[in-house]
Amino acid sequence: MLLSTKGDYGVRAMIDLAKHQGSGPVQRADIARRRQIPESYLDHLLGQLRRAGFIRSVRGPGGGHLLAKAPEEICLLHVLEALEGSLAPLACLETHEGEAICGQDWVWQEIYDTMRARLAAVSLTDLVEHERVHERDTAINYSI
Amino acid sequence: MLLSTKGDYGVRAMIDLAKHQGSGPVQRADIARRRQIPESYLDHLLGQLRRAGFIRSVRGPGGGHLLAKAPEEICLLHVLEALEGSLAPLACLETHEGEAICGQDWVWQEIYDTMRARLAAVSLTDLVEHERVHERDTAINYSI
DNA sequence: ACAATGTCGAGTGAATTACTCGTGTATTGT
DNA sequence: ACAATACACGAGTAATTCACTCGACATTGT
Repeated sequence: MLLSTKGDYGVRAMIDLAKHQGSGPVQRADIARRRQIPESYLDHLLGQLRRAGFIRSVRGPGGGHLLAKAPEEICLLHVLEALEGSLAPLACLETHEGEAICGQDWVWQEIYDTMRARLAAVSLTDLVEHERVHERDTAINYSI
Repeated sequence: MLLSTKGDYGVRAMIDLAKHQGSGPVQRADIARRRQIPESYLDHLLGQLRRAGFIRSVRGPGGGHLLAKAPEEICLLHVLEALEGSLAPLACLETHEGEAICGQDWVWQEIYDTMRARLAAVSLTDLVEHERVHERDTAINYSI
């Protein structure tokens, strides 16, 4: 598995923040409940996201977390790399050790480049919009 | 990391077998030495590859391992999936659990499809040919 | 003051990874 | 028959990573 729960949960949290943008700080407990993330684990992920500059946090009553930039300026690639470290599918693409003997590195380098380009082209806005469409579709299906 | 050493070593071994095709069985110790794989570990990988139908093995003196099919009929996708199990980059693409709440599954499904198509288009013949070209280039550089 | 909230680091149980080792089995040459 | 050569297979294991939990502390609104 390329992505661990960090990348999954972290992006869920970012989508939640993007969706509630403009309504003041969003609390950790609310994100955790809505997105089904263990709250004490989410704590760490929010820390990583803040240190990476994607969110800012407000302490005290009425505090919570906010996007630090516009959602259309935050792409999936950067969020995932902040959470997961490198997304390289094969060790020798990162370390450049054993490249000479690997034999399949050139294929994976190509796939890796394509993947990163695609992830860079998806913004938080796209993710929120996609979720909205999906919710609408599901609602229609239930109402038949 | 999407690929573990299993996928790396296993493909190295398959390339070695493809390169020595037609010269009789290739021994485990020779593959291990040439491709820098711990021999006792390679043992397990050859077992997996044989049970998956990619190679056949001959016991006794002069024994070893052989490709069970023509190298152009063996693609990287099938070899890797035999060694690694699923190559799904995200858990919910495999289990279809938590898909509704994941939010980024659609992007990864697209990337996954693209990736599998590319891996399916690369045969052992391609890998061997690529290695031959790389060796030639390196040799030229050294001879300057 | 005090309650609500975020911040941070230590710790932990379970799973996975990347192996090794020992024993067993098949085949060949003599 | 027998010794040598190879593959076959399962048990075991040390190290690492994963997915968290917990407790102590900092900050802020009322």
